[in-house]
Amino acid sequence: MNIGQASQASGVSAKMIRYYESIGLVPPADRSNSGYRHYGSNDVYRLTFVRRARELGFSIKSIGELMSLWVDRGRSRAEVRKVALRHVRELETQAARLQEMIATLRDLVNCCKRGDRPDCPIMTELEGSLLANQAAAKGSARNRIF
Amino acid sequence: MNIGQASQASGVSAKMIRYYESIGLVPPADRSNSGYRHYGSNDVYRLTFVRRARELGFSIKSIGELMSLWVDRGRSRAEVRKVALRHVRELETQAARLQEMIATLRDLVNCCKRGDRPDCPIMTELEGSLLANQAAAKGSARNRIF
DNA sequence: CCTTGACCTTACCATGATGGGAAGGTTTAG
DNA sequence: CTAAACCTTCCCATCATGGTAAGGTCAAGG
Repeated sequence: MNIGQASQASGVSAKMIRYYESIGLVPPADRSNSGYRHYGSNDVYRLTFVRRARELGFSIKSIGELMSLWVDRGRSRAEVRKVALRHVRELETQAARLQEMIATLRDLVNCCKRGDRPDCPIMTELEGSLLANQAAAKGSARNRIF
Repeated sequence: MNIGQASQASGVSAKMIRYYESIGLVPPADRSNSGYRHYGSNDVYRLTFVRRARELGFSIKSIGELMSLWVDRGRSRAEVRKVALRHVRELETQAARLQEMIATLRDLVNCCKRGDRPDCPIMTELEGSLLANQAAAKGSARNRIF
C-alpha cells in the first residue's frame, strides 16, 4: 500500500504521515526500490489511532507517551489511565475557561442589545483613543492586515 | 512613556506591542529622537482593550474588525454586536466539541478503571501493530521526540 | 515504445500568537 | 565615567498543518 492509500484508509493526510515519521511518532515506513513508502494494515491501525487521539485533543507528545507505554505491557494500564486522566483535567480547565469567556461575552452582547447605554459597552473602554490616533495609523504600518 | 511602562500598564508584553504594531493592529507609536517608542494613555487603553479581547478568545483579526468598526460610529453598535455574537457561536461550538471529547475520554478511562477487560480499551485498537513494528523503529527516525 | 496523467519524493515557505536571544544603541543613577 | 537597565532590530523556535515547486515513478492506453 502506498502513502495515498494509507492516507485514505487512516484519515491522516499524506503530508502528516510523513511528518509523523520525521518526528519519530511512527516508525519509518518500508521503502520500495524506487523510494516509495509501503504500508501494511498495522501501520494503518497505528495511524488511525493517532488520528483518533488527535481528535480527542491529545497533543502529539501525549500520543507518543501513550504509544510508548503500550510497548511496556507491565506498566501500561495504570500509566495509560494516568495520561488520559491528566488530559481530561486539561480539557476540563480549557472548557471552564471557555464557558467563562462565553458568559462574559453574552453579558456584553445583552447590554449592547438592550440599548440602555449611549455606547456599546463592548467598546466602551476604547473610547477616545482610537479616534484620536486614527490619522497617524493611515498606511504607515509595514504590513497592514485590514 | 516607554514601551516597558506601556507593557506593564496594559498587561501586553513589549514583544507583543511591537508585533501588534508591525501587523497594523495598532498604529505606529511616536518615536523619540533616538528611536524609542512613546506611548500615552490612549495607547495604553487600546492595548488593554486588545489584551482583554484576546483573553475573551477573539482572534487578532476579529479584534481588528472590532477596532475598525469603532472608527465608523454610525454602523458600530449593530456590527460590533454581530462580530461578538459570531464569536460567541464559535466559542460555543468549540465548547461543545470539548465536552464531547471529555465524555468520550471519561468513558474510556472508566472502562479502564473497572478492569473488566484484559487490555486497556484506550489502546485496544492499536493491538498487534506497535509490538510488531517496534524493532524497525529503533533509532532510525531522523529526529526522535521520545 | 511512448506519452499522459496520477502518483510519489524531498525541500522550502506559510500560518498565528508568542517567547527567546543576540548584537548593539540610549538613558539614568551613582 | 561607568554600570545597569532599558531600548532597538533581526533572526529563530514553537505546534500541527497546508501549500507549492521541481523532479522521479508507475500504470494504462495509443
